[in-house]
Amino acid sequence: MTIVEIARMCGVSVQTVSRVINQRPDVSPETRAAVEAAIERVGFQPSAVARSLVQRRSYTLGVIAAGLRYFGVAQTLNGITAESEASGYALLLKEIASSGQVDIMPEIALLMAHRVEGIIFAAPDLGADLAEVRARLPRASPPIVFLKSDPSAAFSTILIDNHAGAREATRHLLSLGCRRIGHLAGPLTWHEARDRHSGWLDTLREAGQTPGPVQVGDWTSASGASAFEAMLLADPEMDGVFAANDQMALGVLSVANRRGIAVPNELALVGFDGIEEGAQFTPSLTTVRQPLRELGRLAVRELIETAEPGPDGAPVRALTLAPELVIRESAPAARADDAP
Amino acid sequence: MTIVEIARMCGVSVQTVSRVINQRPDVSPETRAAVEAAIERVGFQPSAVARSLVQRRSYTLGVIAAGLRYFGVAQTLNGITAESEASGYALLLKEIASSGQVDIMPEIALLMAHRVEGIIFAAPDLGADLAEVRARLPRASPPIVFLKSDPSAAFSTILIDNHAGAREATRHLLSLGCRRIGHLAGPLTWHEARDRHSGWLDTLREAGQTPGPVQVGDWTSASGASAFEAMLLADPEMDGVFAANDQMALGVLSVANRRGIAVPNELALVGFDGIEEGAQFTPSLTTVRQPLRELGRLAVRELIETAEPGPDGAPVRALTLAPELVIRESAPAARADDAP
DNA sequence: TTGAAAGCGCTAACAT
DNA sequence: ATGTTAGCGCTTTCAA
Repeated sequence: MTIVEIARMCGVSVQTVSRVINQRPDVSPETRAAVEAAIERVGFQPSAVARSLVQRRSYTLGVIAAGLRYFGVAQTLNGITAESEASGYALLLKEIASSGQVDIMPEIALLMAHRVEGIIFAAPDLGADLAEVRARLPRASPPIVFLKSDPSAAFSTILIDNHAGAREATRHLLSLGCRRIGHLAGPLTWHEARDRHSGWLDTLREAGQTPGPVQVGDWTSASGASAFEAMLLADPEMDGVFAANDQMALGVLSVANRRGIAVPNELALVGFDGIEEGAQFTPSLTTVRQPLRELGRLAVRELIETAEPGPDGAPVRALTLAPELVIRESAPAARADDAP
Repeated sequence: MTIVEIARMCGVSVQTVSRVINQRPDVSPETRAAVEAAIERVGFQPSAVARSLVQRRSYTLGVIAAGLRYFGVAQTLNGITAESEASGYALLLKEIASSGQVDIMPEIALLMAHRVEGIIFAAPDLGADLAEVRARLPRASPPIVFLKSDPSAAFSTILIDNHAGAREATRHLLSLGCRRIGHLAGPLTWHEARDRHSGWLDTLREAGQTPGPVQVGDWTSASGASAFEAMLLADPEMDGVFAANDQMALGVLSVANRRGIAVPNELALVGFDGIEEGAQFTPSLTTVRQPLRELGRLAVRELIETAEPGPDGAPVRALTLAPELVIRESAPAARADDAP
C-alpha cells in the first residue's frame, strides 16, 4: 500500500495525496476529505523511511546508554523518551556494556547509518576512553551530547554538579557535629565517583578536619555493605559516612542495623541519587537528589535545537544542573540528642 | 557522501561498490581493496534508510514500554537490547504513560511508519484495554509480542507465571507455620497483580486457612508502608505477609522496624521481583525472582523468527517462564525459634 | 567479474 | 487547487 495506490483510488495525483498527508493548506476540502477517507479505509501509513530518504531528515535521535538496570540511567532515559515524544522525534536505542573498554565506534556507526539527527551519550564517563572517543569520531557525525561528562569545546555536555552535591552532603554531616567522616566511593574510573570523592575531601580540608576512611564500592548495595565493614575496621571512631550512591548507603544501613550501630546517633549517613525507596529505609535515608529526568529532557532539547537551529544557531553548550539535599532520618536537620 | 561518489573515486560502477559493502563474493580482490580503502578514507556510512526502502526490510524492532523507571521494565529492556544487538537489529523505543487509558494506536502507527519488523509490547496489561488494542490493530501491522499478558490465538505472548510464583511464596509462609497471612497487592488493574493475588488466595484456601487482610498499593515502597499499617489495623494477629513486589515489601519492613515488630519471628515476609537491593534490607528479603532479562531476550527471538521464518514458519506461541523463590532472612527456611 | 537500467515510496520544484 | 518531473541512496534485475 503506497501513496500511488491511494492516488489511484481517489483519481488524483500522488502529489495531492502527499499534500493531504502533510497537512498542506492548498487542497480543496472535498479532495482532502476524499483522500483522508481512502487513507483511513485501507489503513495506509506513509513510509517514514521513504520520507527520510527524500527529505534527508529522519526525525530520529540515537541514544547510547549503559547500565539500564540502574536507577540513574533508567530515570534519565525516562526523561529522554518524554521529551522526544513531545517533540515528535523517534528514538533509536543502543545499550553497551557498562564496564570495560568497550569500543563504541560500531554503535555510532550504526546510528549514523540510520541517519539519526543527534546522539545522546548516556554511558558513564570512564575518562581517557571518552577523550579518545571524541577524538576518533567520524567527521560527518551528527551532534552529540555527552551526559555527565567533562565539558569540551567541541561537544555539548550536560552534567550534574557532583562536586557541589558532595560538598552539601559533607557540610550537612559537619553541621551535625560529625568529627570523623568517611566516604564510600564509587569506582574511581567514573567521573561521578571522582567528583563526589573530591567534593567530600575538599569540604573536610576546608573545615580543617582529618578525612575519615575511604573505601571503593561498585555501586551495588552488597559492595556498600562490605566496604563499610572495612571502613569500620579502619576507623572505629567514625561517626559519619557519605556514600556515593543510595544503593551503597543501603549496604551501610544493613551492616549498621545488624551490628547495633545507631543511625543517626552514633553514625550519620548521607547517600546520593535520590531513589524513591530511600524514604522507606530503616532509618530513612538522607541523600542528594539528582535531577535525572531533567538531564534527559535537556539532552533532547539540546539536540533538537541543533537539528532545527533557531535564530542563534546551534551553540555548543556546557550545562550544569544542581542536585538537591533531601534531609531524612539518617542525617536529620538536628541530632535527636541535640534536641531540647 | 554516497555510494556514487565512492564509485567515482574508484573508477568503478555503483553496483561494484554495493557489492563490496554487502560482502558479496563476486568482486576481484584488488577492486574490493580499492573500494574498501576509499570507504575507509572518507568515512563513508551506507544509508540504512535507502537500504530499508529498496529492500523493504528495516532490520528494526519497535518496543512500547511503560514505567522505565521501574526495576522490572528496565530489566526487561536490558534483555531486549542485548538480544537485538546480538541479532543485528536496531531498536526503536516508545515509552507510554504507565497508567490511565492511554491510546497506544498512535505509537503503533509511528512504529509502523518506520516499517519496524516486529513490536514488543512491554507495558502493563490493564485487561480490557489490551483486548481492545488487539481488536483495533491495523490489519497490516507487523508481528507483535505481548509481554506479561493473557495468551491469545492471534498474538504471541510471553509471560511469567505469577500465579505459580505467588503460590510458592504463600506455601513457604505456610511451611513456616504462619496462621494468618495477609497480602499486599499491586493495583488490581494489572494482570500481574491479579495473578499474584489469586495465587495467594488459592493456596490459602487449599490449605484450609482463612485469608488474612488484603490491601492494595501502587507498587511504591511508600504505598507499601501505608498499606501495611492498614493491614495491621485490620488484623493485629497477622503473622505473615506476601507482598506483590519488593518495593512494597520494603515499606512493610520499614513500618515493622519502626514498630518493633520482629521479622521474621513475629511476622514473616516474602516479596516479589528479586531486586538486587533486597539482600541488604534489614532483614534481608525473601522474594520471588522473575526471569526478566530472559523475558526480553525471548521476545526479540520470537519476533526475529517471525521476520525470518525458519523451516517451521512463524508460529504464534504462548511461552511461560517460571519464577524462582529466593530464601533470605525475612522468611527463612526455618524460623529461628524452630531451630535446635 | 563488472556495469546499466529500473525502481523502492516519497517530496521538492516547478509547472498549469 | 492540482499535476508532472526529477531524484533521494541504495539494491535488484538483467546483460555483457
